[in-house]
Amino acid sequence: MFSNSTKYAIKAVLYLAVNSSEEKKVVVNDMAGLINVPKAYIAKILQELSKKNLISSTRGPKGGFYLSEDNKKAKVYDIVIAMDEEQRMNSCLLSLKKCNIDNPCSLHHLAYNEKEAIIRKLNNTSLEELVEHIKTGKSVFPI
Amino acid sequence: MFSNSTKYAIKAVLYLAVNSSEEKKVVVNDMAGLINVPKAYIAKILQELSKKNLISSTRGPKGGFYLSEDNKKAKVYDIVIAMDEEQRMNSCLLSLKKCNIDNPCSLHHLAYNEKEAIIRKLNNTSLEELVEHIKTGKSVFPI
DNA sequence: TCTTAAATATGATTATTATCATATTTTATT
DNA sequence: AATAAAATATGATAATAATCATATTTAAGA
Repeated sequence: MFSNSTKYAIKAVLYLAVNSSEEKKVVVNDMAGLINVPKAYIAKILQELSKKNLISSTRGPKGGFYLSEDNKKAKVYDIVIAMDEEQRMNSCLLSLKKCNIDNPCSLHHLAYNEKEAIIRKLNNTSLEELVEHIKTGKSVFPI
Repeated sequence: MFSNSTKYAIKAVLYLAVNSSEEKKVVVNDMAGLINVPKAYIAKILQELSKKNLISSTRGPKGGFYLSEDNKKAKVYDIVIAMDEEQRMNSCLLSLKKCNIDNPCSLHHLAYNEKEAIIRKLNNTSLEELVEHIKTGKSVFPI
């Protein structure tokens, strides 16, 4: 459903959400191993997220990546969109240009409501909330 | 959600379901234009589907592709699986090896039920039924 | 101010997916 | 039997996604 880049981005951001703060930055060299993603690859993704202000960073010694309080309020869907998955998530299962309830493709009624529901939930759930779930044992940090 | 190959396969099979029979075969040269998929590409996909007995064919003059009555009873999900999308459909959103309700990844509860519902419907809907929907105007043939 | 540890920018390589091309085999028709 | 029209088998090319590598910039601390 998601590309590797998007999965890695979500994992990385979640890792930061759980383990970082402005006082406790995380260095890409450490993170790669901890979330089990190739170092050079995750580095590139982190830079992308940073440029889009979804994560925070400072350079130089004692630098690293972290989530500001503001960053933690972002929704999961913000990360998905940042990684350019809007099309994949939102488009018709059979790539009909204008697929909607008035002009539904043959698979529309098999998936539309469910896909909408997923998007709605991704868009209603903040990183903070996911952290809460992890901390209370309702879900597991994905390695 | 689906790869291009899978989308094309579904479109092609649907086209045959609506427009072909053992007495009325369709030739790849015609079909390509009719469903708006590159000829050489759809040819390859049809051969794949044929080898897996999801569509029928005969060679030589007056030959072509068609769906037997049996072929028409296949489920949409059979086509999806034939195109090797099992992984993409069934795997965890974050690629957790063992993601389930007892060990749920952080996005599990945001998508699991919906994804299951889609798979269930794809697996409960036959090509015949989709044809019926098209013929009664409940859905539109996807070009 | 020099050194060093970090992110950033940029681009190269590899793998996968999508697309194209063509020689071979089968079969109906003449 | 010969011809021609179809699928089949196979492989080549192109585009995109995934992965790797490295030079540059920034900032802390000696």
